Amino acid sequence: MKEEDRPLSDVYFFWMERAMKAQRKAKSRFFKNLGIDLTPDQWIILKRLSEVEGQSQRELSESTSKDPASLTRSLDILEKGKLIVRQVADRRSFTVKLTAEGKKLVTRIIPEAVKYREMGINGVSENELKVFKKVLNTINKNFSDA
Amino acid sequence: MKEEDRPLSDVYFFWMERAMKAQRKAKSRFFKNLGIDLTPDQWIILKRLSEVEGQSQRELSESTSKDPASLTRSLDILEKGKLIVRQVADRRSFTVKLTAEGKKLVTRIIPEAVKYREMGINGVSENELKVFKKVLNTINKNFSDA
DNA sequence: TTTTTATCATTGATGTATCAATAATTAGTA
DNA sequence: TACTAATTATTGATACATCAATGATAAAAA
Repeated sequence: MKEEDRPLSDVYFFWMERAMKAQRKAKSRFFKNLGIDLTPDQWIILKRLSEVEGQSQRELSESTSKDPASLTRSLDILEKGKLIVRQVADRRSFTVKLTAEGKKLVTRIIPEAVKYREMGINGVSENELKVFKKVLNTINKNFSDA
Repeated sequence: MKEEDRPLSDVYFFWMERAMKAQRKAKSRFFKNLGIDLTPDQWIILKRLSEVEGQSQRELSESTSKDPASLTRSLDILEKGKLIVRQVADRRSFTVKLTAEGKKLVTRIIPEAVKYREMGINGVSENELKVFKKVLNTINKNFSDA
């Protein structure tokens, strides 16, 4: 890779930005069409909670790549919607769990989410996906160390 | 690709999400370290304006993949900072241009941005980058058509 | 055990994303 | 030409991202 200036349209950041936006937008519509009042970010949180029950907010923040501040606000919304609960762990931290209602919702969404995910990578080969993952991980590491 | 549920950590959305966040965070710090009061999103706009002088907000919105509403607000900030100007085109649209100060800033940033961009893909081969781009474009198209 | 340090969650401030609605104006049609 | 339809930019509402600062508490060190 030679170092030179490139137009926006030639820069990998921008390809990522564009794909992410298309993805998020489609996912929003997708939930709306299902009649589910949930944002893509809220879904990430619920999904993670369904994988590991009972995490502290800090753990949840790390495993979802969400800032603690953001997470606090999203959890407020989900708690108001009775999809999650915060249980006191020690006197400065909480354990977050799905409610029965939250679990039911996740169960309902998962098969749809799977179809949706497949749709996104339609036309991408197994090997390309592998390279894709590798590059994303490299980028992530390069910038995390920075 | 078989259709099955996967943990968050195994899903390509999430890899993208994580890499994007690391990238944006690093870029923020990068501007801060240079003593430049600019967000990554504002930089995208300035960069694009430096490539094509005099675009309507609609054109700029498309070429930067930014929602018109978002763009309006970002331009307000950039205009207040005297980095861009809005010139009346017809009676409902504007032509957006960099000011002299804006141009100077872009010129100053570009070489740094190039280095920074290279840093992000350090360790990624030319071919991997090509696959990366292809996959991102596929994802983008799959979701845009949705 | 007392003091210092680190951690956890929250809040405030600012910027961006998205959707919906609006005002003004231009373009297309009857 | 008069009318309808489409376009442009804006604003409002809600949610998320990020940084900085805070209060409370737990953990580590003296």
